[in-house]
Amino acid sequence: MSNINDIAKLAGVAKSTVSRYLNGGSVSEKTRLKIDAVVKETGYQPNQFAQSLKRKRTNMIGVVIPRLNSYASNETLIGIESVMREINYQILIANTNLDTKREIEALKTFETSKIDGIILLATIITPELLACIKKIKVPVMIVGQNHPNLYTVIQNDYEAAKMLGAYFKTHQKDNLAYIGVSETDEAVGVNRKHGVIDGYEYPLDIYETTFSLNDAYQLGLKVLNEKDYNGIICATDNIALGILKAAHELKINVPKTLSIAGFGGYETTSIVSPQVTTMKYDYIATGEVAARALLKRINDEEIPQIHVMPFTLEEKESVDIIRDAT
Amino acid sequence: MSNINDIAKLAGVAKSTVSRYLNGGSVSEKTRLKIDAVVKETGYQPNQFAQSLKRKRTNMIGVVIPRLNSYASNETLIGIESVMREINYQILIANTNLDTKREIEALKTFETSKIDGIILLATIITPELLACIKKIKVPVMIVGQNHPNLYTVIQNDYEAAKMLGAYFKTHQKDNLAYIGVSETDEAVGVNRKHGVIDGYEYPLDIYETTFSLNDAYQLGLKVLNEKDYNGIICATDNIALGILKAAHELKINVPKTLSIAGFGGYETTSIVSPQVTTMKYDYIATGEVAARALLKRINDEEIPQIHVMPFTLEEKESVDIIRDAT
DNA sequence: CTGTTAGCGCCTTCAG
DNA sequence: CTGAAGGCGCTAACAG
Repeated sequence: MSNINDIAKLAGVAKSTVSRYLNGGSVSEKTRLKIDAVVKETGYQPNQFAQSLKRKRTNMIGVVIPRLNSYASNETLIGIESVMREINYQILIANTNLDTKREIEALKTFETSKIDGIILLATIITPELLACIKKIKVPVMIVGQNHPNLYTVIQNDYEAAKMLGAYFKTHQKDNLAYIGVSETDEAVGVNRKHGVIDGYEYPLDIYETTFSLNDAYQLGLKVLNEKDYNGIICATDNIALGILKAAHELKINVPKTLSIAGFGGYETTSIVSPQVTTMKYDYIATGEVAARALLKRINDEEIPQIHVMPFTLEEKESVDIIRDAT
Repeated sequence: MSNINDIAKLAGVAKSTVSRYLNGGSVSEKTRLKIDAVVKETGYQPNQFAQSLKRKRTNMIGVVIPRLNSYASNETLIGIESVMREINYQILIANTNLDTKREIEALKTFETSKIDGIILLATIITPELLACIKKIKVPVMIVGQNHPNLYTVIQNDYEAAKMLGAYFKTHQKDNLAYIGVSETDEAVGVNRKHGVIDGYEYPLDIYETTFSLNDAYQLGLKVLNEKDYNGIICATDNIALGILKAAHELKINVPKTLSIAGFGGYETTSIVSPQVTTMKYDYIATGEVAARALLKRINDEEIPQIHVMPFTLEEKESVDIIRDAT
């Protein structure tokens, strides 16, 4: 664990010269080579904390994640990581386990860690969260939810949903149900529902459940027993899987008698079946976009307040891709 | 962004007194209250980098992960996170994307970040990796692979596999195949295979594939076309899913005519079907154990060199749990 | 191009 | 119990 002084002495120069050598300042060829040799010999690495202390820049960002075992979160994280790796940024992670309090805690902890920026994979933007984000001096990017006062990267939920609604209409599904989630979730609960309604245009039945596959399954058993739908659009792939499971149990032929669709493009959906149509979001790209936007904000560059990501429709007929689930 | 000096001045004391206040040194009731007030007012938070610079301790650990979108990795990470959160440790993450070079890079980066310890979710322990681990001064815990010269937390692969082999024998599967992976992977490639062989005791056919669901699927189509097995044990749940998919395609009744088993306890397995028997590992607990062990090593406490995690057999008949896949 | 000199914000002796 | 002084390892003026 040698420090800059050791190197300076061994190379017979002043430590400021070593510092310049390290940071691309002007150093003569001779001394450069001398220092080169010493650095290689000792395997010297500058102490990041001393650096950060001076520079007021840590080359670290924090990512706060609602659930570590979520497909969307994972993919987003992969995108973030790939961008950050290129420029030698480190990533700190905080898992909130869907707990709003922990979300705020995490933000504060990150602030005291003096990281350069934060990416928050959002679920619900509570007033407290908003206040906290405003209060801390660190730039924050929000992923997955929109808000007028924040910088965000979001999925085009409304348009995607509208397209899906229109798709079901085109395919003569004249008896449609939509299974959504609570409106406290702006993106998933509100935008997707309204999109489907507007795209489908005809009246349709609307149910509400949670993000849990099991809850969706229970609801599916009940609903499918009572009514003969020929199409069900679900707010998430996870819900779609629950409904699919219920349909199987009730010996309903999917997709022949009943078409099921979801949102997300989860791997599971395509493994389980080519039976579920899905609005596929590119979460990796989402992460990349968020990361690059954050970097710009860290460098005080202007960025648009909202980034809207594109989507693709993965029809049930065309799905025969198999991807890994490990 | 006030510093210790500001606080000291505002409270009318010396900064060393504030330091003591922060670190639980002896401070009189009077001055304690004074400082308390100022700290609350200013929202002062000590600068972690200045602290780390002095203390030679960063309260951060690094986790290097082969794949961010892997069930096992995610769960392990959750376990690690939960332990570290309790004691206010921060987690740095490096994703290697299964690239051995990046694994070593990550280790070095972590070292220069002066983190307190590293948890490495291992795939293959190459000589270079081993050399690197030995070289860096930071304590490293290896998860998932064993090695005589390292501190490890591993699954009981051999015994689990042996039990699974015995289980198939007991259930009169007299025509068994084992589909494994390359022996370069000690845990999955070697131990599971030998366990199955030893547990089953009778001769059985052995095939090799990769971790890819698609590869397993292709192999499944070929193998199941050629031979009539009534049992197939797969080295991972992912492979089992590929085989299951092939079996479905060939209209083979699972589990009636063909029993399929895997390892891991992936969520997908239980969603897809109650058809696949699986040796379930508790990855969250694994992460917790690794985290606690690392903390002990950071504090120079003695720990056993190997931690072996328990496993449970999840039989196809008893599986009716539904878990979430989001 | 190079060396000297101050800090960055904190902790830690050491006197008092 | 408290304050003064020195230093952790590095960077950034400033002279030379």
